[in-house]
Amino acid sequence: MSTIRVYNTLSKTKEEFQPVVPGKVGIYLCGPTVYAESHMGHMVGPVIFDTVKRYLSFNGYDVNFVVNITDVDDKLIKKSVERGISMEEVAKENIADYLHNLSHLGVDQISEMPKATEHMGNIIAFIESLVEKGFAYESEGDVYFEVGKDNEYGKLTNRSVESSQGEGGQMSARKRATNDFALWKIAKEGEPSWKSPWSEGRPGWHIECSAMSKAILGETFDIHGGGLDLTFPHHENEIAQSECCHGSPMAKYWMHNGLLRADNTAGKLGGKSDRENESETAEEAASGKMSRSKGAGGLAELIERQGGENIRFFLLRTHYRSTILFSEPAIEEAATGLETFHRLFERYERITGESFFDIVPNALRTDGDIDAGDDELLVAVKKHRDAYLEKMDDDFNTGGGVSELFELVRVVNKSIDANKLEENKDADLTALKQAIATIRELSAILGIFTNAPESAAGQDSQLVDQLMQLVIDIRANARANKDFATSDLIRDRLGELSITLEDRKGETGWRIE
RNA sequence: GGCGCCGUGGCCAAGUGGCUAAGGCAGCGGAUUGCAAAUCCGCCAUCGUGAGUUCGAAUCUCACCGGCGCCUCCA
Repeated sequence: MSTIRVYNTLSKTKEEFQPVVPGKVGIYLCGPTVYAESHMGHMVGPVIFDTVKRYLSFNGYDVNFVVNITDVDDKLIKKSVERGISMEEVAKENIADYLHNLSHLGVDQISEMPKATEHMGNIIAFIESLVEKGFAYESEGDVYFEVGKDNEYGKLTNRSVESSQGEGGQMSARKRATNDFALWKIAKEGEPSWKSPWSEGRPGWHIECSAMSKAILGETFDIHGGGLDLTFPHHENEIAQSECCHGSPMAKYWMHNGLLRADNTAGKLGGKSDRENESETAEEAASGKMSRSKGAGGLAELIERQGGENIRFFLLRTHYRSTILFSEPAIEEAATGLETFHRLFERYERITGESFFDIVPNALRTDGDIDAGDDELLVAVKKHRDAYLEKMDDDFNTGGGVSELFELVRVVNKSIDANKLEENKDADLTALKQAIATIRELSAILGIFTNAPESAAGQDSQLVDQLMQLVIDIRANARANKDFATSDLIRDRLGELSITLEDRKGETGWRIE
């Protein structure tokens, strides 16, 4: 098994990946608080860790990938009051939206999505244990974690107990110190609540992750992920709760993805800076409606417009720890590059009669080893496959991997040209097939090209096919008669309809841009 | 104020001590084509600035300039 290296926020270095239990990996990713529609920023973590899981699975690990849903929280309550519907209704709607968006971005590796409201027993038991051990105290129905009792507090984000201010100086009289944080909050009149030893109330924000990760992945699991903005206070507090409770590390590796920034605007998507814009309400800013007011539309519409695969590729083109400047022109640019792949896949199908999308990707790294011999194409394919894997081994460098994928396309096209595979019907296609299978294998790790694209002609595709054949036949006739004025007119007019013709040996192909 | 990140060709973006600084988009030249499209070949950067460490730095150190994040809910 090759060595995978992971950047650990805890140590601020890349470390060799060694799971707690050999062969098995537990990943916990902080998911959304579902008080509003998801925005682009909510998709980054899932896409990245979905890819991480794919790669670890490819390397032979059995991966359990958990993404939690926070479905009880102040903002959900506020929203339910505003809309006059229950908190569950609010959550249900936004979970549906979230799942819809994830599936369109090809995120299908999540093993389990626990909800806070479904783990109330575990949450309460966790808090009880912290109170018993003296790390938490009850105060007028609330329960707080006492930060001063944890002498390791601050180790993730490198800050001292003194410097962690807590709730912006607005210290509740119920707390002993400003940086103590709530594990349990007593309910006000009419708020949703659960019975507990302290009060009818609800959990604080951080505790659900400690309780649920323990319940599903155990006291110490392998990878804890989330956006960079969650390091403090959320992850710092999770560590405090879990490690004080268990006396052992919560997670071996803490991985944080970089944040998205909306292009030409201050601040990140849905973030503080946007909310400071007075032309938008706070809820709009936080929900992704923010971007709608800037003319970009909601996330579901954005995905519809740009294509989930294009967006996924756009995100994976850059290293996961980098900040990404997000804009539609940038996605479109990435999508242009992706077309090169689709053209090769079509070319492959014309030559072999087989669809790229019917190839079953290798499940394991060892399955795809190439015995290149002295085959020029396979030697090149092997070289770029090795380079791809080497880059992915190094902290999941998907951007570097993408470049090798482009190289593979180049060497395959070159080989097809050189060996005239499109003209020569008796050519040996063994190497070509293996090369394409390698592209299938490596792109599947990134979760792209998983399904054949829908026909650009949509539902009328059969009729369009027939009409196009008609036009192409007429044009072929004109060309045969050297009537290039007519043939060029046809091509130009089709061009105006965004249809491009490609004259190949003996036939003419077309596609809709 | 505290903690931290970033600055690579026109744009996006890998690389973080040593072969000719990946790849994509755009552009230019060539092969191919009736002309195109597609494909292939070639061209296009010395790595924010300055100093230092080193046989050797885009990669390490320091200073400066510029951009950004967290410290309050946030993927």
